[in-house]
Amino acid sequence: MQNLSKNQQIIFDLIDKSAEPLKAYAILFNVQKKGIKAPLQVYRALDKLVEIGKIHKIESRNAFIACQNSSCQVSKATAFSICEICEKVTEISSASLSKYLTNFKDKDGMKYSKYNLEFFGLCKKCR
Amino acid sequence: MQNLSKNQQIIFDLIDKSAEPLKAYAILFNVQKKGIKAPLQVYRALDKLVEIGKIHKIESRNAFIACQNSSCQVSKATAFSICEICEKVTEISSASLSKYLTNFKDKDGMKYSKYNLEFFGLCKKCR
DNA sequence: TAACACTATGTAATAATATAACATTTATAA
DNA sequence: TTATAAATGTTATATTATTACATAGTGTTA
Ligand SMILES: [Zn+2]
Ligand SMILES: [Zn+2]
Ligand SMILES: [Zn+2]
Ligand SMILES: [Zn+2]
Repeated sequence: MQNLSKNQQIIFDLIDKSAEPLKAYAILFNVQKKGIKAPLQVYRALDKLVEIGKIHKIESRNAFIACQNSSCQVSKATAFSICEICEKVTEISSASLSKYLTNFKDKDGMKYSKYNLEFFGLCKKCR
Repeated sequence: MQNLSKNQQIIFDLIDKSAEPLKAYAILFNVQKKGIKAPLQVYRALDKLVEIGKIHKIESRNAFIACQNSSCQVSKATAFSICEICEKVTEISSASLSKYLTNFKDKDGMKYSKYNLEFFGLCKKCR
């Protein structure tokens, strides 16, 4: 497990300590005081962090969240629950779910190398 | 099952006859000859078509595809396979998969009202 | 019919998200 | 050292999506 570069570390730290998923331009705004001035610097760090599984992208929200599993070396099998009211996002770590999806074969018998699953509903607090 | 409005029908027809998912501005370009001139007209029709399950949004691609199930009255339980080379997208209709996911409960016993699953890999042709 | 609610449309402006292109620097390793 | 890959800096631009406001159609019912 390689070390993060300067920009990667700054951006990871911000996402990691955030209670909710962060959007790229919210990140940019927050790290400008640390010398990261342009969108591309943010997107490059995000790309790398996603690639190595330290963060995941919530596709339906265009937002990024730190991995809550400490086991995602790569972002290749991800599942989240998303509250449609408060937008709280939780990474689901269910062995049976990941087993089911990793082994899933379509009707042609094809298996996939990667998946992303997003569940939507109301969180405990919002029901 | 209500009829589609004029703009909705134009845009649905285009997506439905397309071999691949279409992006909003590609749709806009294609329907300008039919009098739909502004992004908002496209997005409004897309929103409605998604709502009634005639099309689905492929979140990881920001693109729209016609429902291939003829059974999705609403876009609330969707699964797709996406080829990472040719970008071919297929809607998966597996009874066991949808049963598994619809009934999935997280560790708090919570069930969700909606999900979207995207599998990634290589299609037959690209392997 | 008239009044109402609801859905859809038209248009302009702008916001939000993401990438291209190019130059330079830093880290890693043969 | 020399080469290679990874990361950075900067400007400009492309792509995706929404706000705001005005207007028109559709169906219901008083
Ligand atoms: Zn994770
Ligand atoms: Zn909530
Ligand atoms: Zn469908
Ligand atoms: Zn393919």
